Amino acid sequence: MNNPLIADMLKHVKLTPAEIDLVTACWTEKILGKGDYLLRNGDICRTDNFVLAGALKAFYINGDTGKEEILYFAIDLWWATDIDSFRKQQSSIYNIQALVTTRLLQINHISFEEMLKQVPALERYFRIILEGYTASLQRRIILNKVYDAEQRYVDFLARYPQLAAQVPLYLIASYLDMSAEFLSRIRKKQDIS
Amino acid sequence: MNNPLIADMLKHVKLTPAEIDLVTACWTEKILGKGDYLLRNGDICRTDNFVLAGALKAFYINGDTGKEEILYFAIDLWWATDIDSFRKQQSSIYNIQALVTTRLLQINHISFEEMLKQVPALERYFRIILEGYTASLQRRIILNKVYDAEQRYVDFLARYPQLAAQVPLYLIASYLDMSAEFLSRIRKKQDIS
DNA sequence: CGCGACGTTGATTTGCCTCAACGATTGTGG
DNA sequence: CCACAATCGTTGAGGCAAATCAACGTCGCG
Repeated sequence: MNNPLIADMLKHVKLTPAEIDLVTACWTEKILGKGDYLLRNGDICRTDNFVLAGALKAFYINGDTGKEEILYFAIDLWWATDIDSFRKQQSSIYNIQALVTTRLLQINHISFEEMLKQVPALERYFRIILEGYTASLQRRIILNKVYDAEQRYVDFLARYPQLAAQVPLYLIASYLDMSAEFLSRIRKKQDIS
Repeated sequence: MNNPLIADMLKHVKLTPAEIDLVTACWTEKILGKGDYLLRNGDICRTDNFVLAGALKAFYINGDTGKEEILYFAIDLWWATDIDSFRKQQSSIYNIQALVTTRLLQINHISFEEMLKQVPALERYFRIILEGYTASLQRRIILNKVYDAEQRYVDFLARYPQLAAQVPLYLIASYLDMSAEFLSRIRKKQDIS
């Protein structure tokens, strides 16, 4: 077993060898070059995507300023899908783009539904994944209320050191709801102490 | 069939009459008076809660200022549970309190797991519910980046008119990440135009 | 080498907060 | 049934965290 997605599923649900084969066959590998788009706003998110290796950014384009607002990053062993667009097969308001060369596993919407029908245990798997993600989104909303810019940055460094290491600062700033300039000043201040 | 929870489940999954009976039996009704707590921070969220009628607020207490920061509201036919505390049966950082007299359906954690084992279709139901909630949390994060305070309030009024009608303004202000005073000024300004 | 992507720095501005005080309602106990 | 206290919303004055704008280094890469 060298499929990281199956490994992740097995952390949360039991699958028979036959089910593992069936699930494995549903997914296909794809490689994105740096700068390639996985999803553009206005398009339908046609696949559910699991990152094997690399880094992606999901962002919203601010209609007034034209600037990117980072919704999330996705690196190894995490998901990068516009859930709402994928589930309804409606056009998306987000963009997903590769920050570096990135390997993915993909499944299209029809296969996804069929896979869930064949292997109902995966309903449980995705429920559990979503529970964890929901909790992290709620925490992010609260931290944005309670913490100031510096505290958010410190918390980010502690919580996501791998992300901090491979994502440019101006994108981290956007994720953390502050300007790149202000993040720079925070970092300068911390140098001294 | 006069159980709103079962009705909601049937919108998303099929259940046999036997399953409906089984599920129905798992939940018990509870009534909270105005001001009663469903959950206090530090306690474990022992039940999953579905609101039949009434209104609740979920909030975080800011350690520095001592003020409540609204995480969400829950009114008729919506959920009010600290997902993270419930799933791990660990202590919660949030509080949930009744704004008015509120009727709930509740299920404890052991029964919840047992119910899912007996009726696997509910794994799908909760997955679908969480997908929708995840999408709304992501949208909330993006709107907080892109919209200014007035735009957030206008959007809130359009999106949740029922909430706007029954929740005091100072709590709406907290939910929308602005001070009660500033929301008051926004409303005054809108009177004129 | 030259260009684009990224980070930094300074000067200035601003959206929103904080604090404090004051109506307007509501409900509640004497 | 009224007095009085909460609770909620509003208003004014002053202040600050962070944004914006502009300019300038610096590094990696075609």
